[in-house]
Amino acid sequence: MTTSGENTEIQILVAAREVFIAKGYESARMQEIADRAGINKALLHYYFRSKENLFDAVFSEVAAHLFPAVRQLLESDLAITEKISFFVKIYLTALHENPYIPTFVINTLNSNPERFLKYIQKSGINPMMLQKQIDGEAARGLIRPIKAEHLLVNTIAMCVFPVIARPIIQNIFQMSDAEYQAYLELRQTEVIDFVHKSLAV
Amino acid sequence: MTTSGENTEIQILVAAREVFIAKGYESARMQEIADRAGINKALLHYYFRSKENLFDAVFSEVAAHLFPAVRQLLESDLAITEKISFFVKIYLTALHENPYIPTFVINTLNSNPERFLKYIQKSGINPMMLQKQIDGEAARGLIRPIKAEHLLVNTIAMCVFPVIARPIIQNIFQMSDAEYQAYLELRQTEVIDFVHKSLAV
DNA sequence: AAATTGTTTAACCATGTGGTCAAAAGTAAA
DNA sequence: TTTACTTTTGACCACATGGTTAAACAATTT
Repeated sequence: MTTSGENTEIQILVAAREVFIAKGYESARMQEIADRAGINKALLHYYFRSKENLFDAVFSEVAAHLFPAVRQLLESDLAITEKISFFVKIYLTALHENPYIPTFVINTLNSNPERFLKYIQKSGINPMMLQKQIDGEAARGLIRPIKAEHLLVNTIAMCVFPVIARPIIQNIFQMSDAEYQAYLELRQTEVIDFVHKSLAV
Repeated sequence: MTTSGENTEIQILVAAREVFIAKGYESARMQEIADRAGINKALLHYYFRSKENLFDAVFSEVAAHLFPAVRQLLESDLAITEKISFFVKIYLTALHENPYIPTFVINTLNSNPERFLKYIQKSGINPMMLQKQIDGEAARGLIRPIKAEHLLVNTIAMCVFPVIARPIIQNIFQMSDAEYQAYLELRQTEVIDFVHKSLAV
């Protein structure tokens, strides 16, 4: 077995991830992926039989990096407020490094929900424990009572939205690129603050 | 001048809006739009010279309905907390009736930012006044100090995100369609509460 | 009624796309 | 070297798509 095989397969996956994330499934072109991988288009079909297949391979990789952090955090034994802090920091940092993923996910989610949901299933994320913890801390008067499905959604929303709506925000608030970067970094403490204050009894 | 002309033009716009919003620009097919409008495909090009043109026409309509509410609200003389309440109610109701618009906007935003931004420019939304009001109320001890670009983004994020991430949320929290509808309605008071609590001094 | 103008259609075209195939090039074992 | 196998390529195909065109149809004007 030659090593060149594994090599080109990786090259293809890297190129495919770039193109799929930047353009979405429909607008991504097999030719462009081949070009970027420095190979012939037919070779794409040799390694991954179809565009659909190639996309799935790419998506698996992305999904594999997406959920573990969330799950690990939810299962840790930190206090709710601390979980929020950690979560926001981890999430915003990850988004800062991969700003195209949310749009990519949303697109996939719309054009083919099953494709995404099967990875959620596999991730084993389960909010029951979180709700229990919230109820416990609320009973002890540490935070106000709240449903997990609101707290979690609110927190993730505030992290993700600025990334997907970047052009709008930059435009309305007249931010330069540098200012927008600063804004994103400020949001870390800002979001944490916002949630903590909202949870106070 | 016959009335049939205006009629078909409207029929085309209606059909085009449905298809574009449901599928996005790339995946939308001129043939499908023609079919849904009950006309020949060539007629699309007779009224709107190209797909690009047709899309712009559709987008103008959507954008025209999107911003006035926001602007009107920001310019009203309600207290911040009341603006928030109104805004969330208006926004969530609008989203409930047009759940496909956010994804549509995000897609457009990604593939062709200028197309969207020019409508924002025209809308004349200006957050300066909002910031002034916030500063004023904060100085009087009515709310805590906060930057408008965080308060506004946070609020919109919490409204929009549940709509675009619906499949994920429904899946993780194991909600039926009916339960999800109930969840969305609950969010109205929930989001308002969340923001108000976070703004308390 | 004839002519003019606006509306609608069926058939067609050019192009780009995902995908295929047979043959070449490279590699390892006999 | 020969053989068998894998990897890579260029040329090609079928098909869908946005767009065009010439002709038919409808309505309005003269």
